[in-house]
Amino acid sequence: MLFQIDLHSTKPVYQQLVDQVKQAIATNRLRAGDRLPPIRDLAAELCINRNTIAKVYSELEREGLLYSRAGQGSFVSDKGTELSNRVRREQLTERIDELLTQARLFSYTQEQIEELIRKRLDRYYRNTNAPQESKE
Amino acid sequence: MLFQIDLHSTKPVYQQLVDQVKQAIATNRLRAGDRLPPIRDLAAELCINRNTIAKVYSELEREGLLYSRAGQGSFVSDKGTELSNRVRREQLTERIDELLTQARLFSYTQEQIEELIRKRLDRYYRNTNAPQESKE
DNA sequence: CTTATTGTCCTAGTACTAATAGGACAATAA
DNA sequence: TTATTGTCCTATTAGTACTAGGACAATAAG
Repeated sequence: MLFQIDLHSTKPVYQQLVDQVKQAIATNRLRAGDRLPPIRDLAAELCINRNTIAKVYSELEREGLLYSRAGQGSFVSDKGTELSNRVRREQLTERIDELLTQARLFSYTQEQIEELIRKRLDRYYRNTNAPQESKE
Repeated sequence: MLFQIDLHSTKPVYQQLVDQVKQAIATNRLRAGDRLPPIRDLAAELCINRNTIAKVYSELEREGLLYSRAGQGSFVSDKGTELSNRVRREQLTERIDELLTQARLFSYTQEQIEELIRKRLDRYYRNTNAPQESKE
């Protein structure tokens, strides 16, 4: 299946899985109506407790990305994929503005912050899809 | 004093304070040789346990931003302000990297995130330069 | 209807971290 | 000496992450 966890990470297992499902939806590997693995199956596959998977699905349901039905399973909601473009852009815009605010607080000139951003961009996209495991 | 905490935050109290001291150093509100409040005094002022403050100072000492002497107090190290440029840059770099990670999670291409950043930069600095229509 | 599947709810327990609480101590300053 | 200060120590509380498994209702398949 698509999911894997790192038991040594400081990030909680359920959070790792929530992020992975979100990423799968963001990259269209999971689409509206797609069914996710049954809680017990995925738990067995990842060798973790079924309650941890239940927490993952219920968190995603709380955020509106999934819906779950007893006896049927858990599915990617229409909402999840429809709303995503606008929400994504808003979230990124907010992050950028916070960054620029802090740069100004630090008396960075426009040229300085542009230079730093350019540097990180170059570094980030040097190897296209390599997993950047920077810090933990 | 300069510090305040939010007991309802998910971020631990000691982490909030570590961040605030770093911010104060980065913005030169705290400079080399400046003395920080005694552990017991600051704890009383913030109504938290003195061990929590001790943890804050020892963490900052571990990072080289402070030095502590029994009977004297805790002080911003020379290194601390020498490093302030570096600290600022590190904080900005961290923000940029988080931004790029999220953009990638959202399946933004390098060109898309560059475009969004450029837009916010122009808006933020009311750019009077003639924008190069390189890749839009 | 019967049976298996599935998500949900529930209690109980373990492990870890954040934080509290306060005693004891050594270095320092007055 | 006496008070201040950071440090070290143990004990305790509270919350979160996770495990473990029982019980249940909705659903689907026979």
